[in-house]
Amino acid sequence: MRYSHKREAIQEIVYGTNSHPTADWVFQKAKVKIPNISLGTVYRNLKQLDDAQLINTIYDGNIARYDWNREPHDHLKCKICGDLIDVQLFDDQIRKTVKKLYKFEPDDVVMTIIGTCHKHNK
Amino acid sequence: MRYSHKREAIQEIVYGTNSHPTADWVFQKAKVKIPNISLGTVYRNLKQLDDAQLINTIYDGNIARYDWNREPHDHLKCKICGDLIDVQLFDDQIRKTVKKLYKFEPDDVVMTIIGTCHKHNK
DNA sequence: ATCATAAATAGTAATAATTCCTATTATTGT
DNA sequence: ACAATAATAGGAATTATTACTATTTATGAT
Repeated sequence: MRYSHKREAIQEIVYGTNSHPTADWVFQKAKVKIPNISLGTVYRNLKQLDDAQLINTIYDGNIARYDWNREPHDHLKCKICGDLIDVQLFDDQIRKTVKKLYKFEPDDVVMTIIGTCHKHNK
Repeated sequence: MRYSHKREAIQEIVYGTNSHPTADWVFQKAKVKIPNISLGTVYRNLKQLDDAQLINTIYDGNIARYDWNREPHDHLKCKICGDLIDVQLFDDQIRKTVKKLYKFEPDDVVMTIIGTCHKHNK
């Protein structure tokens, strides 16, 4: 993967937020620094960064979001404010269970817990 | 929700498979029985059935699939054959953990384990 | 430093999944 | 049977994403 100024900028944008941004959000941010950048470039580079394991792609419903956090982790999705919160749960037991019970070789556990986050406590 | 012949057919199709079909798959099946049914009708009815808790919508990557199984359950997604397999894991501990640790009120745990299913054992 | 090669890009067209719109049709309570 | 209105077909519109192509740019070799 050859160096590119734009890919670097895109990576910096993803690394600079905890908001699990969409491609379009990244595109809007990138345009501020590089006015003539195109959305296709953003998509292509996000894919390349994902392929290179520099970022992660997560699916929130039917829309892709990007995450700099490559440690295995899960997400809490608040149904009120839409926030996606990183959490570290214990997937190890789950991996063992599916391996034993279903003869399934797990690579990756993708877990999202939908509910109400602490901001909306009555 | 008023009775409709087409909604009934759509529900029967979803209830008649374990393949977690897409809207288009349901549409193709429905056309056999009801040649003049339209894709919009399929989408509208799948949404209504979901709203009425008669089916569940699950997201496989960025595509919606529909599931008659409304018991809380998880999915194993085989990266080789693409199969989505229903499994019953133990979400209770997870629910307790996020409640206590993150003050998050969980409604629903959506978990997909990506890996290799038993069909591809060497 | 120049140059050649191929990767990266802009801009736009194309695609895929899904939703929206409107005139017509069908269900249902009276 | 009829009126009210939900459901529908068919197609247009929208949204997210990918593909295409001529041009630009990074980079390794001269």
